[in-house]
Amino acid sequence: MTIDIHNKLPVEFYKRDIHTVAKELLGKLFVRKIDDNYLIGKIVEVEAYDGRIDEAAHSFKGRTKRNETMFQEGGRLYVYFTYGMHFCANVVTGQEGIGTAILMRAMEPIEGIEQMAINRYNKKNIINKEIINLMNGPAKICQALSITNKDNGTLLTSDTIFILNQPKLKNSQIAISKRIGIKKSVDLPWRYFIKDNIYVSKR
DNA sequence: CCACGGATTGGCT
DNA sequence: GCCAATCCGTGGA
Repeated sequence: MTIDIHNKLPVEFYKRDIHTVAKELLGKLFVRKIDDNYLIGKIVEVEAYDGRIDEAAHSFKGRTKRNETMFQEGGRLYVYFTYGMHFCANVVTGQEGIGTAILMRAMEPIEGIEQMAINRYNKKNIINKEIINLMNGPAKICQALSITNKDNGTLLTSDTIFILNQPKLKNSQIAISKRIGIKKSVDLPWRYFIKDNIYVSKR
């Protein structure tokens, strides 16, 4: 695949309302460049976290060292560590000081599948079931794409991590549900995913 | 200072 | 469906 740098989403894309950005992220291509290799996944499932009104958001209780990136201006990657072993990656949205970010929950592998397989299973030849299992969960994405706390705060307009624009999906292609795996603000319908996409984490 | 739980995952029943 | 793995920030004593 050839990467068209002019297709990279500009920082203005991220500085808008979190739910607008969340829905528009679906179908976009997330690019992770390591050395000269590209790992690319199509974003198929996301969740919005808004610390102003959302108790489940890391930013709900205000700025700390851990959630600092979430309060920065839209257009950065917020990476956090959880359960003693997993990283999860978010797209920060809105203006400086707000505390809104979008958790990327699942991607469809597009490019660099062999390297993703090595990162996830320590082998490069994998079967269909294992391809589906590469990035159908937030921590799986980070393992497949080698994203760690070192990448926290990276600008999404950088040379190594960015998102390529793609045609906007129709509303009829987008499903909405409650978020997964949280204990607070459980009823907010802030999970967005592509209907009938087999790479979504849970139906 | 210690106990607890987390925006998860994978293995086992 | 249940639960251990495994680190670290948070909250109570």
